[in-house]
Amino acid sequence: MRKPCCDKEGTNKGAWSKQEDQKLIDYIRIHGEGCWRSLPKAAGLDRCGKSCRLRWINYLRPDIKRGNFGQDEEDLIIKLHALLGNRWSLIAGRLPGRTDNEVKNYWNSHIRRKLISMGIDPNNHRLNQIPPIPFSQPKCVSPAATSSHESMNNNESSKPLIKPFANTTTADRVSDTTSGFEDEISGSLDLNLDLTIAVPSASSLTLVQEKLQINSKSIVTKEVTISEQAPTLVLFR
DNA sequence: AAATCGGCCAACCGCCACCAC
DNA sequence: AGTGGTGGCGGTTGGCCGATT
Repeated sequence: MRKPCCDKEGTNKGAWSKQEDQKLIDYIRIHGEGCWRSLPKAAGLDRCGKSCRLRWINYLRPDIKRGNFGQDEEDLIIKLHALLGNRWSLIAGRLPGRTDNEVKNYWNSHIRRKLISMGIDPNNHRLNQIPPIPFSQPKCVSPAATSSHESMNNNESSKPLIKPFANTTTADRVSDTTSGFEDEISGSLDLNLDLTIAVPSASSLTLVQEKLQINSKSIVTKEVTISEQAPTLVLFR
């Protein structure tokens, strides 16, 4: 049987009080982010270490940028999600001052719905094939159908525009079928992503080219070729 | 004015990777 | 090589609040 991450007996749960916040801030200000497990006791908090870490990272850290996401941030999230899937921490890492939790929430509450209303399956960033409901979204050349987000299962012929890592279960989180490519992403500290999608020309092929500059050293180029009459989608500038 | 609904978001839960021993 | 502890991550939940009926 799995041991709980910490002794939950006698620890507070739920919303943090101002006093608790202040204790955590004061402690980290003095001692820095050390061992989360021992931090609560040392800081005089009746909280699980994980809870402290989460509170600090998602809310109390001084460099957190709060408030609405800008259009550029939204665009970037969409780009990165197409490339990385639900790797919220990686995506958040490219958005200064944003946390993975914030990005995840924003995706689920805003972007996801927006893409769906544009007829784009948020799981694989493909257009659905039902006629569009007009939506004023300048990033999309050809707005398309509205369909439920379950559409990821509804069309076998619909190959992903970009092989996403989204829609993965916890179990296959580690075993995505994208060779070592993804590992290079995760392992990189200074990852410079430059994603371009070439709009199909006369041919019915869509070329997706991803360039990854890792630590300013190696460049990995990955090309994905998608065929057939997949509707043209330009999500990215 | 009250009840209901739906969206947002902070926080929790469980799993996994990594590291030290 | 195996094991246990810890941190980190993504999915999910639940409470709050504004909008709608």
